[in-house]
Amino acid sequence: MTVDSLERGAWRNYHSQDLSKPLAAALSAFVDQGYHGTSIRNIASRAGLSVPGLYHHYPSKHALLVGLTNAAMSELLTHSRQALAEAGSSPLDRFNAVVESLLRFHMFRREQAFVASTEIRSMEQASRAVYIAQRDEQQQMLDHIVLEGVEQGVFNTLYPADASRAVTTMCVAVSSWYRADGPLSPDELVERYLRIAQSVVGSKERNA
Amino acid sequence: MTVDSLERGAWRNYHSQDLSKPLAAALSAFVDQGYHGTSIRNIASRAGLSVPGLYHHYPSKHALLVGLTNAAMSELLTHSRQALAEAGSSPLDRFNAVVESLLRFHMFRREQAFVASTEIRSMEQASRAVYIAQRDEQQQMLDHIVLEGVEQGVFNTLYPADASRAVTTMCVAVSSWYRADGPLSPDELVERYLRIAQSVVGSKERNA
Amino acid sequence: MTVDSLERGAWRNYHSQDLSKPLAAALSAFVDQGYHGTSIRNIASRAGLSVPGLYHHYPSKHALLVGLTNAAMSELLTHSRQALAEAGSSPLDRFNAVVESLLRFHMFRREQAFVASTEIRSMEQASRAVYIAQRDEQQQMLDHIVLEGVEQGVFNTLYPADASRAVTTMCVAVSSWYRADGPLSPDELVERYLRIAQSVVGSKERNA
Amino acid sequence: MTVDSLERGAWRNYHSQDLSKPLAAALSAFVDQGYHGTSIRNIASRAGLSVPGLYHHYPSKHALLVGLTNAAMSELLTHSRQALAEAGSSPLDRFNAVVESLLRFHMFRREQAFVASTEIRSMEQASRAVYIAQRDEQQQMLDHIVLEGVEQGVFNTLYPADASRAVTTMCVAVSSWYRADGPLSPDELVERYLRIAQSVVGSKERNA
DNA sequence: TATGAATGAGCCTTCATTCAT
DNA sequence: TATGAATGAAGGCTCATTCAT
Repeated sequence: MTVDSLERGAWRNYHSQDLSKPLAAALSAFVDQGYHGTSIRNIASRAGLSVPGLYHHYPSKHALLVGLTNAAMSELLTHSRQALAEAGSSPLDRFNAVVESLLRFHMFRREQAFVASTEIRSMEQASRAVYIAQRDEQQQMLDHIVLEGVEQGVFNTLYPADASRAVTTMCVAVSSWYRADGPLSPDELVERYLRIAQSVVGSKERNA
Repeated sequence: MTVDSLERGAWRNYHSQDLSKPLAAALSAFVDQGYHGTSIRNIASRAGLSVPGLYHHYPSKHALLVGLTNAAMSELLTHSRQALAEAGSSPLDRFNAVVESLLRFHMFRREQAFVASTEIRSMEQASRAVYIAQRDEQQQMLDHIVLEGVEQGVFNTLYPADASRAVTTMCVAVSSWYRADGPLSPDELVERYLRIAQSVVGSKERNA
Repeated sequence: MTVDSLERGAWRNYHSQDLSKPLAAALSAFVDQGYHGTSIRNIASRAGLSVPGLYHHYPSKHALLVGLTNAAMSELLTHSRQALAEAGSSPLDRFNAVVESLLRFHMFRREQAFVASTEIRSMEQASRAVYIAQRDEQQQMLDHIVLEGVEQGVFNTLYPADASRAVTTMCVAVSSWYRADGPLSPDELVERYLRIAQSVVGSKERNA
Repeated sequence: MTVDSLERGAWRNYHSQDLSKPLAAALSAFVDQGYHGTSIRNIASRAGLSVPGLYHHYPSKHALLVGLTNAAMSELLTHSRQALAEAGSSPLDRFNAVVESLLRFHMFRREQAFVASTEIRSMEQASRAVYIAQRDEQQQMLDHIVLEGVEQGVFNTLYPADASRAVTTMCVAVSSWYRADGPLSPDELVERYLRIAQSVVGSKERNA
């Protein structure tokens, strides 16, 4: 899981779900019915377990939600940090790296991303705080780069914070409509959205 | 409620909530806890009613959700149509009108907008279909204008549909972070986001 | 309603229901769904009244049940007493009179008879006592005649009480299967069942 | 449960109730208060269970009613078929066998019989259909025998179907008044009612 | 581990009834 | 009389969770 152990460009790949059976079951249930709309029995049945069998692995329904969102946010941050580490030093390169990372995460982990953002309110204080901190770290990563770009004169926008947030929300929203079996391949989507994101921050150059 | 009866620019105004007590109670409860996380007892208590008292006005919890989302979407569409009706004939004017309408709705009706988009999955087939149809109509309103702009050469983007969706999702996301008591006045936000939206579709001119 | 006011043979006739709207509504509802299975709202709606409108006429759901059973039992006893008063003095004539009265009541007032016998347990102590007393009076009317017949040697049975009860239950059961639009006219049914009843008590003569 | 496995005359015995705790609780509650007058909480408490404990065994209140009536009707039919199988070939022997079986069932299973016949209207279509089919089979068993007897000249009645139904209803009614601790032993009641039943069908011979 | 059985608390909804208008 | 609005209590049922086996 550490950054160094990964080969170059690995942050672009999301191997096909390594979730445990209970987590995978909870994920699909939460997507379909929401946290409060899902019963522990439903999760157990999706996981092919008895109810006490499920409790053997996770101590509560809440723990499943936390497990899910933690795994998702760690993955996002790990990938984003690696993308940044491997990017060139110019603000545009760094901007592209983070935006692409955001986009790929919300395409390949759309369900986790959706559940995490939808069910923050269902999380207990402590876990919610952790989640929000991670989300903010991700946002600030982009904020800094945009500011940098504006200072260096390669980006041009009067309101860098607003532009940065607009870019983020656009990327996050991808998880609400993107389908792997739809007309757009991941690479195509990345190309189109990078262009759009660059225009939002008023990038002088426009290439991915 | 008809378009003609409203004075010029009325679509910019959202009078302070005219929701019935039960609807207002349901709204705040759903925002805080989600549809499935909210009990009918909680709604009744927020509304200052007994449980059967609440049922006297609305036949079910689901009816409250439907009442809420229907009211919201009707309001959005009414305002958007009026904005369009009063706008100039140029694609930019029309684009600005619809985007501003979207923004104001998601600032002034942020809770309804949030609940509607979050709880689609909690709605029964029939009501969900109605909601989705209204949402699609709103999206297509913008799609057509962007296409028009590109054809007339006043917008410049290779992927008009993607750009249009990116703009919409940006505006919709406003409901997830905007606060009336925050640093940005509605007019300021409109100005900034119009600029951003125009850059997304590659508008040659850039004034609101 | 007094016996004397009726013309000869009037006990054979049951004029078409003189129930008040609320009572008629309660009757059909109780037949369909039982007392506890019927809501006061359902009765009001069948009666074409609002709920408080219904309460204006009857103070409670229970009062409707009592009104129904009282009316039924009074009618049965009145008719049976008149039948007896008009009958000849021989045990067979008297037996025939009471049995025919029972049969006609359970054909023409089958719903009331059904509800009364089905919902005794749903009645409060006091009303139940009244009902049971009336039912017992009716049973004893027949018991005495059968005993009399046995003593006079015109009936022949070792167990007069059992025979009498068997006859009564047979007649009562008519209310559970007889249909006015079925293949048997009231007169036909009376003829057939009188024959059967006479055989149960071992009557020497066998004519109606 | 198969006919062959039982020793001769076993159809006369009804071992003391083998109902599960929930079923026994439901039975006594339905007898006392009727189906709709009985709450699931009341059944649970009679069964010495918590409400969810009860639901662990039966999925609904309705399932308890169905379980009860199915068990009763199966028992009745099994016993009646065996009685018939062991009876002599003469119509009178066969008539006596079925009537005695009916009588014993309605004495020893009076509560089930009572609930089944009282709560047909509380059963859902499907279960009701099953019940009615079983009830009809039992009735037809007797109808055929009576017809046979009339054809062979050992019974004498102008209306065999009416006589058969009268006999059945008499026997069924036993469940509404018979008490195990009353003055009549089962054998005595059987003897008396067989005599009565035979007189209803005009049997020439009169011994059990 | 896995399971059958259990439960206190709570769910949405409906009950019979009342009362101001 | 009739109605709209209201309510305490109770309805059937399901919840997350536990525990003996």
